[in-house]
Amino acid sequence: MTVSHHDETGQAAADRGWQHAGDCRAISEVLSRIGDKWTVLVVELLDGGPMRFNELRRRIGNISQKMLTTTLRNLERDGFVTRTVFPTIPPRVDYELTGLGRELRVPVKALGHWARANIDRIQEARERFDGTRQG
Amino acid sequence: MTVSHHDETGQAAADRGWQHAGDCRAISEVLSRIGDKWTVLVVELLDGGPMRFNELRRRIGNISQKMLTTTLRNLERDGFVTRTVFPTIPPRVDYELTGLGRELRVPVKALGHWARANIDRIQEARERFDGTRQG
DNA sequence: CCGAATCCCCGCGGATACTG
DNA sequence: CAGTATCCGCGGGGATTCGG
Repeated sequence: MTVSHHDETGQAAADRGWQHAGDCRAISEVLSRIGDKWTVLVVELLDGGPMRFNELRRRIGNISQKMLTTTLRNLERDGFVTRTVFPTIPPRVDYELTGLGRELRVPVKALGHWARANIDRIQEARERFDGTRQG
Repeated sequence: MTVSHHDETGQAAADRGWQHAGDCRAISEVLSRIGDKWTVLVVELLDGGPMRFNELRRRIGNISQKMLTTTLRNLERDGFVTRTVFPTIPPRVDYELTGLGRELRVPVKALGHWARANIDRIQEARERFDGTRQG
């Protein structure tokens, strides 16, 4: 985890309605965990059912083996996917979403829906900003 | 935006229930936008009402001026906060959440709540993983 | 087929110094 | 007080090579 903010005193906390330090930490942690380049995409793909390594790779299309391996290891470590090895030749490895992984999709997709619903407003704000700044 | 995945053909899309490419893009975009180190923390702080630059700085405690400026500029550009300059001496600048900014907090906090509710399960999974891997 | 190991680039974010 | 400019380290992530 990268984000580390001060352990504040009860005094400082009382200063101005600031109870939710824990909320911020929780938000930052999950964000720093799934906010990387590939995690969400992999999770959404695995929602369709178990999938092999190279199938995932093909469907994503432009991911390196290294990053797919890393992404899957982290997801496995956190209990979001399971990794099943079939000791055949050539080997076969299936990845599948766990219950926890499927539950994670709910708030993540909610964020996505909000984004789709509001992308226009954001885009307008950007054009206003870029226009008035050096137009 | 960093994430750019393949423009897939309708054929590939039909292959296996894969309609939500747009969802993935939206999710990735918002995640890459607010998934940085400080954005969410600043937004949560501003929820308490308008705040001056150095007050934000103090309350966060360990952020550099550069990153606070950058974070606020990006938030302003996307229409999440307003920047109000009082041409006094010394100068005074207030930052305040817009309606859009306040709406953003809803799905973000939902994600945070999910994280708080499930951090134990994640922690257990991590210990299992780390334990069985080189215990 | 699945991955580990290595090398390398680049952008985020911190430290510091300077302006209006 | 608020902000810009510059320098720099670190880690994410890509390309390539090698192993089981």
